[in-house]
Amino acid sequence: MRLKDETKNENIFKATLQLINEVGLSETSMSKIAKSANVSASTIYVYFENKEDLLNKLYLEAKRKMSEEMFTDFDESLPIQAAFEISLRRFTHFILKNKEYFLFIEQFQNSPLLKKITSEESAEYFEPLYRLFEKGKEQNILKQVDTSLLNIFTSYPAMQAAKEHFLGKSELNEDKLNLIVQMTWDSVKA
Amino acid sequence: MRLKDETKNENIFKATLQLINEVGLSETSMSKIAKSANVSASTIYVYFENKEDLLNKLYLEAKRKMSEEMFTDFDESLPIQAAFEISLRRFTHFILKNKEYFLFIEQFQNSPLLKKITSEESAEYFEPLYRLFEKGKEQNILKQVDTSLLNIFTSYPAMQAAKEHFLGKSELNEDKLNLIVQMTWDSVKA
Amino acid sequence: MRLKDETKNENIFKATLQLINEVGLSETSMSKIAKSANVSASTIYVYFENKEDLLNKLYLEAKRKMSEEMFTDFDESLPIQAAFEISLRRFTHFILKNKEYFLFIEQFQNSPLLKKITSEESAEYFEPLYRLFEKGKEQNILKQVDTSLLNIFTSYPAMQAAKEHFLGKSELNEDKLNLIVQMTWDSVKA
Amino acid sequence: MRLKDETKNENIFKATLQLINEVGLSETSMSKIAKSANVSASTIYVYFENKEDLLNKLYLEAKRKMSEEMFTDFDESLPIQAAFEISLRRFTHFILKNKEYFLFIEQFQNSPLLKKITSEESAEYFEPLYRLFEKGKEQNILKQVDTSLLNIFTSYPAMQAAKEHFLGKSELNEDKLNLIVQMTWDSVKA
DNA sequence: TATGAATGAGTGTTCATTCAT
DNA sequence: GATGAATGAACACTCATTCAT
Repeated sequence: MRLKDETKNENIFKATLQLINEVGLSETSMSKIAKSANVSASTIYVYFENKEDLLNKLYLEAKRKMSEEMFTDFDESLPIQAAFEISLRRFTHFILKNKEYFLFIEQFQNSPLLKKITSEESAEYFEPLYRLFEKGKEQNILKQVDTSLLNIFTSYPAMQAAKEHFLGKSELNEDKLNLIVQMTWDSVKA
Repeated sequence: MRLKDETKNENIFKATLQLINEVGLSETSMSKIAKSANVSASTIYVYFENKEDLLNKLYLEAKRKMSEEMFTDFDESLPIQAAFEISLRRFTHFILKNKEYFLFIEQFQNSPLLKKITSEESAEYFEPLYRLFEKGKEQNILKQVDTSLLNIFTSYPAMQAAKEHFLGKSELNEDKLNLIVQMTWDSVKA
Repeated sequence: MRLKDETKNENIFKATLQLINEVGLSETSMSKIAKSANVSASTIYVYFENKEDLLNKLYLEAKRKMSEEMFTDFDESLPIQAAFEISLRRFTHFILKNKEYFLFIEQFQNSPLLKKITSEESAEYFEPLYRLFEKGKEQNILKQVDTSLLNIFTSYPAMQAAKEHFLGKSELNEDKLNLIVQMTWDSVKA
Repeated sequence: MRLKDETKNENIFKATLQLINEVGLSETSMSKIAKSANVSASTIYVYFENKEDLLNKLYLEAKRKMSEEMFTDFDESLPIQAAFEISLRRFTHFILKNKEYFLFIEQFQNSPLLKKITSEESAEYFEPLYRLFEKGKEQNILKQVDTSLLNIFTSYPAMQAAKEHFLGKSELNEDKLNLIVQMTWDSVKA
């Protein structure tokens, strides 16, 4: 038998990411992916069950990568505010350095393609952040509100700022990131 | 020649909104819109140049409606914080009462269909809010940061909370809205 | 609007019949039908919901045509044997004169495409024959067996002889038809 | 070289039969057969030239099996009517006990896949029956008609009754078989 | 104005088969 | 002998849009 080309899987992922960034998720067809990855369309079906499977696996890979970047060597014993700031900065840096992954995650999460199984599987990647929120509330350092609300205020403004950065509307440099970190902290601190 | 039928235009809009909410933007085809609006597909082309034109016009209409709801009888002479709170509450209430408009706007903004021309045209609808931000900064009541940043912190957490509300994840009731208003204010106030 | 081309529907039917006879039902694709009917494949979907709908309608049309040929001016007051013979002769003549319809019906009935709704709808076309069987049993002229069994012995030998005729194995001329009528009558008569 | 694995060949046959019965001939693909037989799709090509070859060989095997069941210990010296009845009963019992073989033969014979070479090769399996017909005509016990006609009236009604039995339309029990034997005999006897 | 008819280009997916090991 | 990898061709069907009336 022929040896499995380990890079082919990766090439398909890369082609998919690139296309989704260029033309959008809904315009990204299997045949376009195939052409861009220099394989036959039917070859994709050797590596993935179908389009949904391909996107789900790419989504989990993106989430895994992001979580890895955010929480590798993450010191959970740090004071709440310091840990919070580090997380938010790492999160934002990941987005800025991984535009393609981020914009894919964004589009995929906002599409009806996201099935619940996937969303539950991917949630666990961010456990450290949720634990941080809980600890912060226990110590009365964070506001006594739903963790989901803390998460919203922590993640979405930075994400939106990054999106506007990518669209060329308004640069997200380190100065601006400092402001975002400050404003975010103000919103969640007790 | 006969006058264009104003109600037909409206029916097409309504059908489009409904479909986008039910099956998603990318699954909303001209023929589905036509069937749902009880007109022939070709009739849509009497009222709109093409699909893009239809969606753009619907987007502007949605933005106009939202701005109208937010700023009708809006007293610009109120103190900054009061004006800010009123705006944010009205904004959130609009979203909650106009699920279809909101989810359409969301999907459309996240799609590559949104052309820049449209996005500039639609910005002016929110002039009163931008003026409020400027005034707040002048009076040193709001943080000295980009207006776009103030806008991000003001709009996106509430929008995200509404989305999770619509998805059934976490109810957005008046108590929660109070928390959001508080957290948002904390993030933007000087 | 453009006028509906009444012949187009008929052309699609004809192309379908021809293809099914030439290459078989399972090899008859929508694109082959389209090419053979000199229309675009998508045009077929203007006239029929989908492939199943096209085949079902063609099947009903074939059944209707056969029933028309068999029972037009059919004198139900004739003696059983005479009526029986006329029916069987007409049935066989229909098959011989309508090879394409017959071979399509055969293939369709033996395929999993035949849905029950269709089969019930089409059964009523042969009511006169079933009534004849019932009357024959009442008068003790036919054997006291299930009507379905009478139908099997009446229809299938003639059908099989026609199939072998079409395959060039053994000609079905009037002499042979006389023999078939005799043998069939012997099998069902009391 | 290694010997071809006889059980693998058999497994492929079994899987093919099963699939054809479950999903139909036209839905039975090489990859489905492979999966069902627990071999790789390419392994099938070690044992058979291509799909057509596989089906042809399975067809001959089915015919051989049927003939074996019908004519083993068949006493050609019996009186015509007794021999005829025994043959017909064995034939019907074979069908009822070998649903999978029978339905495969049926589907294959009605498909354009059946090539003439195959059909001639398979005819010889039924020589004993043809000899019986010839003898019956010589003794003026059977009608003086084509042997092919005698064969049609002998085989097809029973086959059709079995098909309706398998479809759940009308049970083929011993009582019914007795009726079929009687009716068939009436049709062929002089 | 309104619309049914028509279509080329595209969709995701499966197919039988061959290749390289 | 056995098989995973690979593929061009085909499948049924939908799309946005134009045409003729």
